[in-house]
Amino acid sequence: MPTRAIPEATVARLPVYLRALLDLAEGRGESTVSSEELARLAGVNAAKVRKDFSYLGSYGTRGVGYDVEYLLYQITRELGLTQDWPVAIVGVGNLGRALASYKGFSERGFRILALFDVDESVVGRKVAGLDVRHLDDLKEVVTESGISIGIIATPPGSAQEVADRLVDAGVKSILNFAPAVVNVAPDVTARRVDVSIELQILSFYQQRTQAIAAAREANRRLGAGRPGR
Amino acid sequence: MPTRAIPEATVARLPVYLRALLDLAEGRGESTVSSEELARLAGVNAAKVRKDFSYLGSYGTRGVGYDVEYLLYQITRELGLTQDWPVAIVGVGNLGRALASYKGFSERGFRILALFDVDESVVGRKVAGLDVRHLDDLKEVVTESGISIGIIATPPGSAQEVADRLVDAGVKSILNFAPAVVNVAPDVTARRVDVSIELQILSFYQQRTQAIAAAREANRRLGAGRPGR
DNA sequence: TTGAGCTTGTGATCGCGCTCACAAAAGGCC
DNA sequence: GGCCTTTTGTGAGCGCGATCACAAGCTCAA
Repeated sequence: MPTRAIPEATVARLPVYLRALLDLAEGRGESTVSSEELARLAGVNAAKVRKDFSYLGSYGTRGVGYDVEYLLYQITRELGLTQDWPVAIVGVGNLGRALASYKGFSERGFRILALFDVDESVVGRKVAGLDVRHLDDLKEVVTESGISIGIIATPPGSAQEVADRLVDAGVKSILNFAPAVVNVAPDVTARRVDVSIELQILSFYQQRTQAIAAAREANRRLGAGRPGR
Repeated sequence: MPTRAIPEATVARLPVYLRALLDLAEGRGESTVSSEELARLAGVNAAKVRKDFSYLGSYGTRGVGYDVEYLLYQITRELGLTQDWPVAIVGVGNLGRALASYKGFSERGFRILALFDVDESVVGRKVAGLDVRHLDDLKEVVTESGISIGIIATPPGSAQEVADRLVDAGVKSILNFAPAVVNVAPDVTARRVDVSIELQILSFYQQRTQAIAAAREANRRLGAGRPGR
């Protein structure tokens, strides 16, 4: 089967190119774009852009560049965004509510169709125009709404159980916002978005540069104290 | 200068180990943990755990494992989490508010000290116990509060300008939630959290498995129609 | 039609990160 | 004390991803 394999790293960049191309398409009359310009807009280098596109096929014209509309269509198709995806959010706390009312999803074809929680004080309420259902109804609702993507926005302690229930209900794609590791079967794709981890990574690099600056300062003072420079 | 270089990939996993170790430390009396068990908790394999820790130093005991408390301290120190980090959030929309009231930050030593926006209808209001300041006050507030980490939670169109202002104010670490690429000077670390991109990546893999299933189905039907199997 | 000027597409190379496999070391048991 | 079990620490090998550099191919002008 000739499903030419697209490297993971490339897949992760396609949405970035997609956004840059959408900006270009509505921004100006220019109907073609060079790898150089697209690279600048996407924050990568031109060689990477060309190599990435070469995995999709030969969609450019030498000496000219890439046709914006055509490339847009190809990336959209490759990412599976020609169809809408039905999404469920589990956990209607602060974060769950913010996600449920985020406009950006529907613009990109992700339809939030169902919200779940276990807290009796929110089950039955309306949030962002949707009835909050009890987690026990998950399988039923997922099946009848054909939901294919599940978002976990629960406290960390419940994340694994929710993931298990989503998988049991047939969901094959999970986006996990809970600060916890969730293990899923190999035929399920789970990705993690963890804000605290991102901050801790920033902390590492910030601390390192501060430590280097402090060492240099200490060095300078030592050097100044030494006679004869 | 013997700042032994810790690979980026390892740095990104340290927070995951940290969380697993915190769970272990409060969960049970066992004061030691093997790379095998920690690997399971962190969702990676044991060899990677050991190699990662080897960059920090030789903190384990052969035949026994790693001392949980000691390892916790070493990772905390390495990540620069022995101190608190003052954080500012720019953009007090849905997401900005959810982030401002997220408890997980303070638990991990990230103190949200200031909120900024340009919308006159929120500037001056209190959100999560903090006065929302005007973006024009950014430099002043950042300087006097010693803020070192900036979070961008604005619409995409403003992201680059906000990033520029943060950098101008002296911020060296930026976490960008806006669906836009921001370019910063090489001495500034900028990381991106983009929910739509994550969903689009999920879409790619989901679509691919669906396409494969469809192809197999079509194949099956063709095969059934062919005489003699 | 030919040549100049761009820009793509891609083989080649390099480096990083992951995995493997095993020697080294520690503890416990007889 | 010596042997057996367990688990770490790490050298070696490998594969993926990034970058480089250039031939191929397109447009335009004369």
